[in-house]
Amino acid sequence: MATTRRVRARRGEGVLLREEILCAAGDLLAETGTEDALTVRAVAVRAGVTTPSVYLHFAGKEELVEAVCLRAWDELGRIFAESRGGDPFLALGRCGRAYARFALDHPAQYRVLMMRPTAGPGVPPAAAAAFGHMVAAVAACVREGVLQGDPETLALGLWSAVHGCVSLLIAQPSFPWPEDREALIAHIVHMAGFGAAMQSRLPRALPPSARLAAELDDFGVRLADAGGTQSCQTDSV
Amino acid sequence: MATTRRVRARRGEGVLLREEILCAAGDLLAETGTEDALTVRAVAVRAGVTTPSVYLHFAGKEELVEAVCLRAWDELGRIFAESRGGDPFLALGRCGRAYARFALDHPAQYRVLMMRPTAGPGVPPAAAAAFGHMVAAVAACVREGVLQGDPETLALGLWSAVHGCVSLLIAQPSFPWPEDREALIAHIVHMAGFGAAMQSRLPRALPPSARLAAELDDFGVRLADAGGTQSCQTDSV
DNA sequence: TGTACATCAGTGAACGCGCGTTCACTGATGTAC
DNA sequence: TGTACATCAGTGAACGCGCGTTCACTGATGTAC
Repeated sequence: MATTRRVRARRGEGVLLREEILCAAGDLLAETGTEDALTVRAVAVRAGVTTPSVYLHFAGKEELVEAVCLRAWDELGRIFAESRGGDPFLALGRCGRAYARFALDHPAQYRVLMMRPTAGPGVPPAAAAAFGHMVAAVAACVREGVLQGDPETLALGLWSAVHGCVSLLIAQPSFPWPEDREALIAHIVHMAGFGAAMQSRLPRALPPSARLAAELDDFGVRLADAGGTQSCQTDSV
Repeated sequence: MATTRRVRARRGEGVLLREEILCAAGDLLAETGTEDALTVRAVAVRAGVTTPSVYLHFAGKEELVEAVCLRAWDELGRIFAESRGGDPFLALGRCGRAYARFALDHPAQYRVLMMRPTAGPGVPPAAAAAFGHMVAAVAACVREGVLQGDPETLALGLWSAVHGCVSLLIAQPSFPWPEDREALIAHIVHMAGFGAAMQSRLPRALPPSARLAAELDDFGVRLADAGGTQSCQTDSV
């Protein structure tokens, strides 16, 4: 609520305001929790500056919003990059959980980023970079053999699952969600990871369900026997 | 674009306009493809009536939007109800695909329904009913043994996966989506269904990935052998 | 059967609001001479 | 060293727009007597 007036930048340092405006926009989103609060006027006030000053650094509101998105994409890209390393399937799981944490920690930013109707036809470079990290993490799993298929399509599927969960949590908080969000996210990531691993290996036709259930149970037991000794840090997929 | 003036309803039949206004709202969403087009004025024009007439049937804009949502929830509930019957795991797959089809056929309605920031704390009854159908379909799978765990949590997971995919398709059309949407949806539904079936059967710790991959391959082969003769209509999960 | 009247289904015009955006201006500050 | 000047970093006031909403009104129509 910094309604205090900003001290004018020194000559030659006018660009500083651009950064401060972007910070103000981020703060506004974080505090109000809604993208409706992101008006040119409100951002200006928040930055301690008058409305026209925003136009010194952004051609219009759309450009401001896109700059806000670009920051969020960069942050996501960084999160993906940091999640890599070690066993690729575990890394994929870390990636998904870190993504979900970002979304739930910054719900309004996430809304602006992912739920706003997109304008142009092209993918912004920062978004493409973030997605690239995701595809790379999937491709590592494909190389290891744990996943099979086109990395891009697989990545989109995994992304969909985690995005679906967090976007529903954000937009429909009144749904009967289980209390432990962390566990729910882990559940979804687990589901998506194993679903992706399984689907290309299964025959097209699968029921009757009772028989399939028996097969799955048998498989679970076998895997538990086989994997009983291979502890792997504290991480699950 | 029915800018033609509506003929006044006969005495005692004023309620008819309510229905026509809701239809007009639906048409507007379908034609413009964006919720921004859903203004009281535009809806009135579309219904062939002046703006204040809307207030004869709705206390305000919010009430109008909620009525629009209620219709969509009813439609979704109907879709879920129609997808049931037969093998429960197959039914679950039909359910997911039908849901996705609805969302992609009515993107703007879907936006309003699922991506709008919700106002009140409670779940609208029509939404609860729709979700109830979903939970029932999952519960049938749990009874059959093919899924394990809490039906509500499982249903939320499956819903998340499909919602994530369609909402990304709607909001981020510029992502590198594969051309065949139908196949993509099938892929996601497949992934979610098998992920849900697997996760409760697997030990917590799973990598190294290469070994897990070998186990999964082996399982796929065994299931293919076992299931080779049990054809099941044209449906996949 | 005729007529006054209450009621119903809407209309026309206007309200205030917040928004994005523009325009002419201001005052500090570095720089050329 | 002093000073005129160009430039930079903003300001103050206003513009037009579309929105949700309100208010007093109108004209058709069923009904009571």
